[in-house]
Order: sequence, then structure tokens, then C-alpha cells
Amino acid sequence: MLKQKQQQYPEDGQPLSASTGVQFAEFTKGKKRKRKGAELETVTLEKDNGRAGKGSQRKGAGKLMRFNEEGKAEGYPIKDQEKAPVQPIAHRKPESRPKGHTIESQPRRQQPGNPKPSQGNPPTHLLKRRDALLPTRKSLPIWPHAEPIRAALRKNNVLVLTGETGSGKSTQVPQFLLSEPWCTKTIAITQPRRVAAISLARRVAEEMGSLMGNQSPAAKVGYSVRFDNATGPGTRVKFLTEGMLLQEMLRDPEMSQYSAVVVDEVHERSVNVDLILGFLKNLVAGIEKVKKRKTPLKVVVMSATADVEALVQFFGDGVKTSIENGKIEAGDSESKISNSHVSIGDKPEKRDTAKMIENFDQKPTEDSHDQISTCFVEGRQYPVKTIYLPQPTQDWVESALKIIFQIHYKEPLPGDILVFLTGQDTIEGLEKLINEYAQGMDSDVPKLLALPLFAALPQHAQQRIFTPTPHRTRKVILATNIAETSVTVPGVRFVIDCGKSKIKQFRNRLGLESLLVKPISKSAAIQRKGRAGREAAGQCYRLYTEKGYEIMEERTTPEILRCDLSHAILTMKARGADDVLNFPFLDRPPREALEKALLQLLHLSALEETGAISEMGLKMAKLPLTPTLGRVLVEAARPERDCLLDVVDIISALSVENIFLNLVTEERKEEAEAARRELYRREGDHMTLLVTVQRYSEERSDRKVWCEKHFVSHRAMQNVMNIKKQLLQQCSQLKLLTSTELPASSSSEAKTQAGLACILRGFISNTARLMPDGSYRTLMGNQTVSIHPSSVLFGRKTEAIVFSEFVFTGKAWARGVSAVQLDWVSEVIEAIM
DNA sequence: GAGCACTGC
Repeated sequence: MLKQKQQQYPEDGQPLSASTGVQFAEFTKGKKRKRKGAELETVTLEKDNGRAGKGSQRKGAGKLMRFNEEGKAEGYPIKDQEKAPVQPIAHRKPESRPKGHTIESQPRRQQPGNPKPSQGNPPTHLLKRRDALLPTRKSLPIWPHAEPIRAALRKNNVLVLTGETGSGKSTQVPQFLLSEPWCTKTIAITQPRRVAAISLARRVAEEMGSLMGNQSPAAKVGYSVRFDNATGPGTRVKFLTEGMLLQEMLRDPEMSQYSAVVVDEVHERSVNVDLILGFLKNLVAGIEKVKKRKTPLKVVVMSATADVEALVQFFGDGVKTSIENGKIEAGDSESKISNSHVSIGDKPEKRDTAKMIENFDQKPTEDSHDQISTCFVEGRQYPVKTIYLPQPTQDWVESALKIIFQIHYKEPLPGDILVFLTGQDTIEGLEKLINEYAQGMDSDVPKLLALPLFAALPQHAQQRIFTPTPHRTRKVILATNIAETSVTVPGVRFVIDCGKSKIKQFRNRLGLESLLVKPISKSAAIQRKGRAGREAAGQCYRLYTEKGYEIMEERTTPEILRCDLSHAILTMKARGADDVLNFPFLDRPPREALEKALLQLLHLSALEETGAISEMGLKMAKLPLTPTLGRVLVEAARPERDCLLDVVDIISALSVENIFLNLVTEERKEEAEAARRELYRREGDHMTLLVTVQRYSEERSDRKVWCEKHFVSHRAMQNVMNIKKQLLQQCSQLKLLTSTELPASSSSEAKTQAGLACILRGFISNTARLMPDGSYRTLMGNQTVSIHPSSVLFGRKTEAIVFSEFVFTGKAWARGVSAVQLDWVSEVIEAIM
């Protein structure tokens, strides 16, 4: 069977014949250009061709590879960043690191005569490095735009900047603004991911000849991410994650420490970025009831895709329009803008990069903030040829397999293949098939090395994609959409895109979330394709037809339209944006979703009957937890509960991915069951988590060995301890930690009951009772739910349950389950209804 | 007796 199939792959390196069922319609430029709606694609191709020669001639381009062309060391996830904050990004090429020293170690070797950093002058080697980097900076596409950008922000408070991949916007824009007369304080630049914030800060520090913020009081550059704050009194450029800035905005509503906020990667449209933009809009327009700033806050919104119109409209009169229309449709706003506005400078279609700033009045008012500047900066990308399937396929694992071997036989090395798949199971399935087929290859054919890549994969296995490809070998990286944004895989010239991805969707009616395999959007398809053209010209095989591409949605549905909104709304209320139905949303969630979330917050007593935020709600909003978990924590601090320390342990464990390792074989599973038995508690999963965290904390000899013995993830437990520490700090700040709790003050039975009562208070909508037929039905909603097989209560019958997770995967499952008494549940429900 | 894309405070 295997042999037969192998013979379908010709050995002479010719493409597969029609008999194999794989044939591709070639993507032709001319044909495509005439087609409307595919313009973005066409434009990229055109421009790519134009830039290819330039790019390849560019000297020193390769040396910058550790950063992408924006000077951004794109997010290889170093999970234990806080443990190794100065660890070089995993895929940095050794030669691209500063030679002979690191920024971190050098200061200790200061010669006595050299100026000390604390005296305000950076060490000379930093200045040398700064000067050496200047030519590279000057060659970035954004460099010629420095003056227009400065001029635009002198005139207006808001700038929308579209910069394609490789334009250099993330590193250069803050540096352009630093010397401006209005810029007397700090510039904040937000990033969706920790690694990006950290590595951008490092890069900009190098370019500015500065130390990192926590190394010297004079250091000008810093970053701030959870568990890792590297800022100091002299920090003028501060990279932070979106979540970090949101927390700051709750504590300092007028953002008094900043002169400007640069919101980067807006096109990714995280819930956090949507909230930040809404708050900034209110702040810039003076709508929010915050203390007025003495100087206006400058706002730069940066996006990779040309969504300028929507953003301009948003900061212009967006609020009004969006309320009138209920929901802004992308197409709608586009046509409106183009009718009422002149051209906004160079569109992507043009290759010429003349001055691109043009201001245009949205509507004349006395306020200058109604004027928004826009700017487009081209990127640096090699051309990528797109190849579609002639016929749609159901079995993309099979199609991918054929194309992998077709490329392998036909295309010369080097040139690795990146395959986008939906999840772990399809990845592992394809990996197995590749290895089977590769065994049958002739010895004169180069080898194939299949490497899986998904977030749940252990760190060391993920690292394998960065190790140099062995001689006469082609890597095939099988990835989820982690490779779309979070990880840049080096060496890729061929992309195979299955056109699907798993998307989480919250169902308001049922109050549960489900994970669905859905077609990706055009913008995601373009993003995936672009991964083939980062180092050289490439090819993208799409496992769908050209028609299939054309019927894709233009862009991925923003997260705010498909998630549980209770956290977002609590944040809004905590910031004083009381009227959530009229909040300036870039995309307005359906009314039903907003109301569902408001009701949920009311049930948690985070809101008063009037809809105003309660004192409890304010505390919950300041905790790095979902509203439900926040509520559990606040409940535990009440004197009559008095079980805060236990509950912090449980919540910390609930805040990380599974702390119990997932075992594959039956044998290992049984082994794990036996080893964990001493941790399991009949009260359920929450008390089991508590015991596990307690035992781990008590372990004084070797915690790693303890974890191995109990089949517990050491990495997850380290994370639990970090979160625990942070929660305890915040509890003390919020005056929650004033209880007289003593470990021996009450019986363990009473403590368990108190802990469960707190969990019940937070998760009151996630409760179910046992029915006579043995099934469970939720008490608020009357839906059938089953205890997930991963629970210690699986297969057990108890009169009522409370669960911390409610997911739908073929069937409604309760995960993280505790047994409770039915009258406890009824009591709480009666009290809140 | 099931199955889990990806971030982040």
C-alpha cells in the first residue's frame, strides 16, 4: 500500500501528473489585476516584483535576521521569560549578537575612566553600537517618512500609520518623536505579545545607545510586561503589552506619565486593543470624565493592513456613525469615506514613495482633535507566487502530503516548507505520513525532516525549528496558526495553507464557548502566504480553489465579536465608561452579548442595580483575573469566609494551562493515576488543585523531581507560583489581605467548605443538579451537561456540582468540577436573583 | 471514557 503510493511521486523531479489528482491552476498576475476585490493580493505581487531586486541587493539584510525587517525579533515564545529576562531570542543567529559582550554584562566591566551610566552618559561601547546601527536604520522604508510623521503630529493629535511588514515602524516611530517639543514625558508603545515588547525594547535601546530601563536611572528605554518590569525614572520609550497599558489606564486615567501612546499591531484586533482604542478616543476627544491633561496626548495607531478608513472614521466622528448604524460594516465605511474625502496619499498600489502625509478634515470644528493624519509606508517582502487547487478538497492532509513531496522532488535546496494546519491531531497525523513516505525515498534524494509546531508542544521540541537544517535535508514545519503571528520560522520558501483554523466562539445564549474549525479570512491567507517571502522569493500552495479564496471573509472576525464580554465591560466600567451600549467600539458587539455580560456582572455583584460599578467590581477589575475568578477571590477575603490563602492557591492553578500532564499511552495513564491518587480529593478538582499546589510549595528538596514523580507539569507549577505571588501582592494593595486567617484556626473540613462556598459564589451560573436519569442539568438555563472525563469526579454521582469551565466539543462538558450541596446552590441563587 | 487554535493581566 505504501509502496504503491510512493510510485506516484516521480523520481525525475517532475511535478505530479494529473493521475495523482493534484494539479494547480497557476496564479497569473495579469488575470488577477483586472479583478476587483483581489486588489490587495495583486498589489502585493506587483510591488513585490519591483522590490525583489532591491531587497536582494541590500547589503547586510541577512545580518538583521534575528529581527524581522522591522527590527522586531518576532515572538518566539519564551514562556519562562521572567526566569531568564536577558536570554537571547531563541532563533537569533549567533553572529548577529553584539560581539564580545552583552548589554547586560558590560557595565560591570567599566573602566574607571569611563563615564558611569548613572552619571547620564551611556558607556562608549553602547554609543559605538548605536552609531554602527544608524546606516541600517536609515535604509528602512520608514526612514524618509520621519519628517512628515513629526509634522503630522505637531499639527494633529492622532496619526493612523499603515506600515507593511518590514517597514521598520515599530522601532523607528518612537525614536522619531522623542525629540519633538511636545514630547516632554514618556512614549508608550503597545504590543500584543510579551516577547515582542521585550525584544523591541532591546533593539531600540541598542539603536539609541541606551541601557535597559532597570539597569541605570539614566536609561532611556524600557519595557513592562507581566512579572517583568524593566523601566526606570529615566525611561522615555516604554514598550508594554496591551494588558499592561490597560491596567495602567485604570490606575492613572489621564495617563499623566505619557506624552504619546503608540498602539502597534492594531490589525490583530485583540479585545484589549479595542478597549485601548475606545479609551484613547474618549480621552483625545475629551469625552471621558477624567482630569484634564495640561498637554494633549498624542496617539499613533499602527496597522499592517490598509484599514485606514475605518480607523480615521473611528477617531473622527466614528462614535456617532457607529451608533446610528448599529454596526459598522467594513464595506459601508469604505464607501462613505471615499465619497467624502480626498485621496489619502499613496495607496499601496503605487510604488512611488513620495510624501504621503495628507491631512483632511472629517468635519470642521473648533477642536483640532477632529483632524487625523494618515501615512502609508511600504514594506520589504520578496514576491510569492500563489498556486490554487483546481478542485476543492476535503482531505487536506492528503493534499498537503502530495504537495510536500512534489516540492521536495522539484525544487532545489535550500528552501524549507511551512504547512499551516488546524491542530495537534492533524499535525501529528501528517507528520506520521511524511515519515512513512520519506522512508521509501531513493538515497540520492535529499532527506525530509518533519517538525511539528504548536503551543502545547514542550519548549525543547519547539526549539527544533530553529536548529540549522542538516546537510542535504529539507525541513517541513507542520504548524498551527502559531506560525502566523507569534513565531517566525526561518528558512521558509514554500507555504502550504489548508485555509482553515480553529476559532473559539462564545455562545451568549448558552453561556459556553466552543472551538470550531472554520475557513480563515483573506487577510489571514495573505499573512500565511507572506511567510514564504521573508528571506527570498517563494511559493504559496493554497489547498483550496481560487473561487474558495474569493468567497473568504475580508478579515478575521475581531475577538470582541466572539468572546464573553464580561471582562471587557468590567474594565470599561472601572475606567468610568459607564454607558457601555454607547462605548466607541471599532466593531460593536451585538446588543444581546452586551446585555448578557451586564447581567453576569450584576449576578457577581460587580455592578449596582443602577448599572454603576460597585466597590467590589472595582477591586475585581484591578485583579489580573476573569470577573468570575476575581469574584471568588474577593469572596474569600470576607471575614466569614476567611480562606483567602487557600483560594489564592486554587485560583492560581486555574489561571494556567493544565498542571497535570497529558499522557498518551494507556500504561503511562495508569501510572499517573496511581501516582496522583494521593493528591486527588473526593470534593472534586478544585480541592485537588489546592492539595497539589500545597504539596508542591511544601516540597523543599527538589520540586522538579516531585513534579516528575506525580506527573505534574513543572513549567505550569512555576507559573502558578508566579501568579500566586502577584495575586498576594495585589490582595494586600487592595486591602483584601487583612484577615486574621491562621492555618490552624479552623478544621480542615470547615476550610474546605468555605473554599467551595467562594467558588460557588463566583461560578453560580456554572452549577448543575443531578437528575433522576443520572444526567446533570444546569440550574440557570436547564441544559444537559456532563462531567468531563479529565475530572476526578468523572463517573461520580453527587446531588449538585459547580464547575469553572463550560465547553462544547460535540457535547456540553463541565471541566474543573466540585461536588456541592444543592441547598448551598439554591441559597446563593435566591440571594442574587 | 474525551480531546484542546492563539494571546495576555
